[in-house]
Amino acid sequence: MDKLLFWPLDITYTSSEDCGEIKLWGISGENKRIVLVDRTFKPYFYAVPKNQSSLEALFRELEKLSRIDKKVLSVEKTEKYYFGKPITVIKITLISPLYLNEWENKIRRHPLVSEILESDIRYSMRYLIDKDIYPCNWYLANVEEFKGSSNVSVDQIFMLNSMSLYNGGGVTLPKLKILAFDVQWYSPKGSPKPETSMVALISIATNTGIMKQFFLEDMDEKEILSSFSSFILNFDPDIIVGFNINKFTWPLLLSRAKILDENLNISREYSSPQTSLYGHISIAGRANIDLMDYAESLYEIKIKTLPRIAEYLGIDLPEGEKLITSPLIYSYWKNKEKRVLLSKHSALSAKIILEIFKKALPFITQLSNVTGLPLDQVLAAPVGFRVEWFLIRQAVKDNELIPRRAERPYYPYKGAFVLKPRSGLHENIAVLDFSSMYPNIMIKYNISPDTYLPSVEELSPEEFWMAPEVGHPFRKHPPGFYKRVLEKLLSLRSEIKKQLKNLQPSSLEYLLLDNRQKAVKIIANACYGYTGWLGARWYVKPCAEATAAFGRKIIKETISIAKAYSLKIVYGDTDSIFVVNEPEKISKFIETVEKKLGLNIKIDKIYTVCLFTEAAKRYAGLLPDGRIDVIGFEAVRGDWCELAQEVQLKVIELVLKAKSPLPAIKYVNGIISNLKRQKIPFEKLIIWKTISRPIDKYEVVPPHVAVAKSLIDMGYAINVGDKVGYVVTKGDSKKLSERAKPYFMVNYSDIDIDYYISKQVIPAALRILSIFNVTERNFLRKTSTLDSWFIKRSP
DNA sequence: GCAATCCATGTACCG
DNA sequence: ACCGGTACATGGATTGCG
Repeated sequence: MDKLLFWPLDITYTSSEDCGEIKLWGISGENKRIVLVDRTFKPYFYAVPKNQSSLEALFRELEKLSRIDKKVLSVEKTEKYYFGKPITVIKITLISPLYLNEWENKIRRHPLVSEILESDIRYSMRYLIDKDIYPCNWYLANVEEFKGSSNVSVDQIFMLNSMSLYNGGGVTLPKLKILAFDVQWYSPKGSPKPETSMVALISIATNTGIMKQFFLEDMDEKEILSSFSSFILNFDPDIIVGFNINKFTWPLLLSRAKILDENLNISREYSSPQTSLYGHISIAGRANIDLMDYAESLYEIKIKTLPRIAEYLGIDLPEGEKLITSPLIYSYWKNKEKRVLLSKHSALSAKIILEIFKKALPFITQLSNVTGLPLDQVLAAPVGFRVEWFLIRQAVKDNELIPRRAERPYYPYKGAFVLKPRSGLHENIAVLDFSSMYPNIMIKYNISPDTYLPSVEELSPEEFWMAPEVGHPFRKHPPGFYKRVLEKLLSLRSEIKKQLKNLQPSSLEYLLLDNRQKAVKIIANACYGYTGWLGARWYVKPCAEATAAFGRKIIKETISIAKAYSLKIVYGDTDSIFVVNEPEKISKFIETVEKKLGLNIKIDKIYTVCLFTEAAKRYAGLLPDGRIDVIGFEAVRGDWCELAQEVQLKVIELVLKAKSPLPAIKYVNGIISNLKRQKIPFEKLIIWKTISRPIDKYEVVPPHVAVAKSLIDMGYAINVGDKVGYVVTKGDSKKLSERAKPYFMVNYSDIDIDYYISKQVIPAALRILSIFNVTERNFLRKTSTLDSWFIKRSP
């Protein structure tokens, strides 16, 4: 038997009649690509008896039933907890995953069975969980060399006996082989479609410095695909990364390959990419990662394009090189000159994808490791599922049964408390907030599905906490499931933060741990939302309702305490309070709050100047270091044109610094005059809005939907979640919807400048300046006939 | 009869 | 496919005035 270091990258399984076969794909301590095979793991599920008195009868029946069926390995009684209550259930273990469905169906409707549990945990995840294996960690594996042949593309195959966490190397990553790729299509009309479009070009960039292009000019389409496949098999990447590949490139490429009778057998088992969980595409033995899923987490980037993401992450494009963002790119192949642009664009895209991925890798590996979700799934999985997999791991460690997902009706409940702001300019404002308010409320009041008491008749008031307003009681002892999970998450985070203090900020270990800390924070902060999510396995509405109710009580009491110290309160939202900065009062206030409420509150930041309008959730502030925070206003909303955002940002800056509206008014008038003279770049006039549902599900036709419809008519695919960019043109119609046009089909001369003056620039500026009683009359009026006469004659 | 106001719809933000 | 609270644009329906 050998021992070796192993870093799990991917897990797959196959089933045969007598066993399931797990393949753990990964990298060895000697940087070899290896696969560890385990055929000894048996799938199982639990049958919950209707009541504990029917347990024996059910057990005998199932045992009898199983004795005549070789597919069942064992039927046994086992002690578990279900929502915190001890329960004896029957564990049915099968010899292969092939028979799970059959056996579940066989006994699901048995009169003595109340429900079947954990048959909905996939065999591969079951394996990782039961063996306590987390992806992206080093393990010490006890293995035996596999003797025999197997059609897999790895350096070595082993049979796995056991493995345990290896703590010797600190937090490190293996040397991964990464392949970034970009595909360009030729589509004469609209978006590419598998039947009528062609693969014009595939570009590849690897982290070993290889650049490669397969171009329709040099070979036919079939050859492009086969060259691409061969390249992948030869280079043998651990990670394949692209941009928008899960929903676009891979499905299109696979359909096109089928039409051309070509295969894309690029996995480490020589199989084709497969649609898998959470809409991601899986490639056996490798991690296929879509940077679009990563970009979802970068909420500051409103329009998720490669150049914007690159810019945000501080990745410089080579001098003079640019990425094309126009949808007309699909027709470029037809034009000889544009072909050159297309080729350059594609090569650059592949390089940029690789660079973005290198920056994202520490976070992705840590999120994968913290949640336990495989590297290729973790970004594709919605936040609720990431939280849930963390919970599932904890449940299994605690011997808790995993509930099933259920269909439930939606009833809203009351959420957080928001204080009306004092409008106007304020100087020297301290922003105080509770650290991790909701997680700490859940910990303090032991709010959890298993501590919730539907009835408290037999208990004395000392034995439970009672949520205010909503009246939901929760047992004080023992610690509930959420409390255990959240304490673990919070202590994990503070431990990591402690470690970070002793590390060089420039070191790789610091980078990894810092990203680990961020991953833990994301999970902890999503736990409250998870409790109120209808899709949650551990959904118990009173938990969410009670947590929000405690939150309201706490922030209201905090406001009272602030008043008692005669602090001037400017604003507050959920877990924060904005007060005039009087340090002595504030330190006493903090002391009292922490003593009375038992939660930590701290000064988060100081604004030397800040401004509020009448509206909640919108403010701007100047920080001592000169940076400016803008919260909620149009300037940070992706559905206003860039010009309006830019104007508002500048207005905010001028107002905060001059504490007067005058320079801002002058500035805005300058912009309006530039706009009239057509001096504003066209791109700054595009308005982007998201298509949030299938087009035929809209009850009215807002501008962006009208534009989406016309794009669809032109052959463009518009999917839910896509952003549509339009500009407003002059026209006879009063309706905006009829004057909004796809941005790439409009000439500057057709732009309705008045719309941009009166519906974009002026409202964005006035939102801020109205606190000084500035009105529309303080700005230049709209264009007159004279203006347009002038424009026609100016060069 | 017409302007002012109300209201439903839709999007994107805050914490 | 984490929650509720909130602001605001748009455009058609309703109201209020006389």
